[in-house]
Amino acid sequence: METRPGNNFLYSLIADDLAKGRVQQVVTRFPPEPNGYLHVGHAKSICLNFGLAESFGGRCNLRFDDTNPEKESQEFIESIKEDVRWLGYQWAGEARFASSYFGQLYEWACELVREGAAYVCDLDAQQAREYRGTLTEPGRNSPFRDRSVAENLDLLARMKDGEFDEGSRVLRAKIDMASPNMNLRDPILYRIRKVPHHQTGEEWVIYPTYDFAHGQEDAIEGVTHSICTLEFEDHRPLYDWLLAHLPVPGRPRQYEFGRLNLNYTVTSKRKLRQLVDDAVVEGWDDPRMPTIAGMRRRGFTPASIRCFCDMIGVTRSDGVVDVAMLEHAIRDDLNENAPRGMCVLNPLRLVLTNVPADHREQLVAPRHPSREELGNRELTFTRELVIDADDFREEANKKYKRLVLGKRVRLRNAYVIEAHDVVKDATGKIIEVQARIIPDTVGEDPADGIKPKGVIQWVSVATGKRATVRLYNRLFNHEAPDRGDNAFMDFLNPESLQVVEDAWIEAALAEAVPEQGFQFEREGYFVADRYQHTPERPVFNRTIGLRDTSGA
RNA sequence: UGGGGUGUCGCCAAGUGGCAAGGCACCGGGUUUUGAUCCCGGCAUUCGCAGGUUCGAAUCCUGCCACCCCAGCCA
Repeated sequence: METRPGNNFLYSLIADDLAKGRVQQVVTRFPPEPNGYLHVGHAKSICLNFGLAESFGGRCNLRFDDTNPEKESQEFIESIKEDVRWLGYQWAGEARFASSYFGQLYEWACELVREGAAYVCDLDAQQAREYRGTLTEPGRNSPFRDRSVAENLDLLARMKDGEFDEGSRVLRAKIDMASPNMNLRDPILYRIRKVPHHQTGEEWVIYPTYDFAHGQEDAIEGVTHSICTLEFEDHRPLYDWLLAHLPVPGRPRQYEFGRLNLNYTVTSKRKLRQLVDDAVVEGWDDPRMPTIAGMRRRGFTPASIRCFCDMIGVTRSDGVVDVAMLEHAIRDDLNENAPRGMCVLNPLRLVLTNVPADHREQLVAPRHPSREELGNRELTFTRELVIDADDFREEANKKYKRLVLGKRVRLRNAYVIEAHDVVKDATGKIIEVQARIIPDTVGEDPADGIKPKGVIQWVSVATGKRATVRLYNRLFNHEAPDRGDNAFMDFLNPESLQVVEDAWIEAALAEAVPEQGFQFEREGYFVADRYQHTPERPVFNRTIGLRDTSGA
């Protein structure tokens, strides 16, 4: 699958910067906070940032924006690195950390104080909120706004030394409490947090805010195009203000694009975390999760995710992408590349009465219907088989293209058969179908000219294997589960997972390697579970069903 | 009733004054040993609305409307 360089407004803008000589080499960065697993929305940002750097022969850094130690952890750092690599991207040099710049950031904070552009404020959170004003009313100056440079320097140093309690003091930029842009009403630059940091340990008790860190980090790394989502647009004046007031080594520019919204999906770290914490799913990498790790386990491929990101485009409008596009991307990849196999999910015994009990016939079937280079596989044909219970009816109308009593059907890659009897149990349930094979119909139509109505999959009871197959459906049955605060928990799909413990699979499928994807013909695309699949106890996850235009 | 954004087919999205790309979805028809794939065809006289400028407007101007974001010591 080809992923062409996205032709979006950022691409054009960078091309223009290069053409006009405003930048020599493009440097972007993907800056996740390690406080959760990456999700499909991050994939869009990753494809954008790494893709843009790639397109222009530049580089893209991976930088952990770890300025809030309370919510972050090493586990998330590892998962993020793994996910980015899995998607097929390589960051420039080592991964960076905002925390490795804490020393420089602190120096710059002192610099701002010396310039008279920042001050230590003793208002508590509640008071600060009152002083900030509202959207329609200007704020009021903090009573601590006019402290001397010497006093501010002293107080800031003592904040750093741990002399003050959490929440008792903050460092703020001195900008404009009457600004219509709330971000300019003397924003907080540093706050006291007496918690150990996963990278710096006990070294710091004050931590820079996102606003004080981000632009400066970009400058330190030589980032030329700092790409973020729309909600940061109001922060850009502050981003620029800080860079203008500090002796930074670079002049990055911030650009914003619309974040990804997907229907039937929740993409907020907070909500995903709740699904994990409330054990609604089995973890961040549960195949129902829209996390990169979850999609991976579900059977999505890196190529399909990149293709999807390419398909949805990058703009400044905020829309909701139909999850059908994501489904199309993975079907498209797997249809082209996944080997075929046969699996019977809801087994019904089929006895071929004109086939001897000890009959063993090796049949050859292509691994892929249109890609000969993928070779063939062997199937063993025997007297007793299983077919799907849904593929047999005692009687049916013309629309039904499967096996009907007294009628013919083709067994995929094998013979045409004709059903002549059914066996039922005491309750009237069909427990066995008896049929005859029509001789000489492997690869041939029946000599009498009576063609079968359809084609169904089968597995030999003698050589087939049993498998656990997990059938996944969307996690939410509401188009916009994200609406409202916690409403999303009310829209959980009770049928998001159905486990079939004793499905039958053709023998070769048991030998699949974990994470290998297949098309189980007439059923859908499945992947050998990354962690649990073994040849002895095969486990497959359904990635996505086949498109079904039967109208039924 | 402050500020910042966005409005082109059901959804995503090209288009930047010259006569509305493409993808997804959907609907027809063909091929088919997967009701899959593939192929062919259909799918916006109209670009949030109303005025204006122009030979000509989705593109320029004016006004209006709708929706999103901002009042964390989160990012």
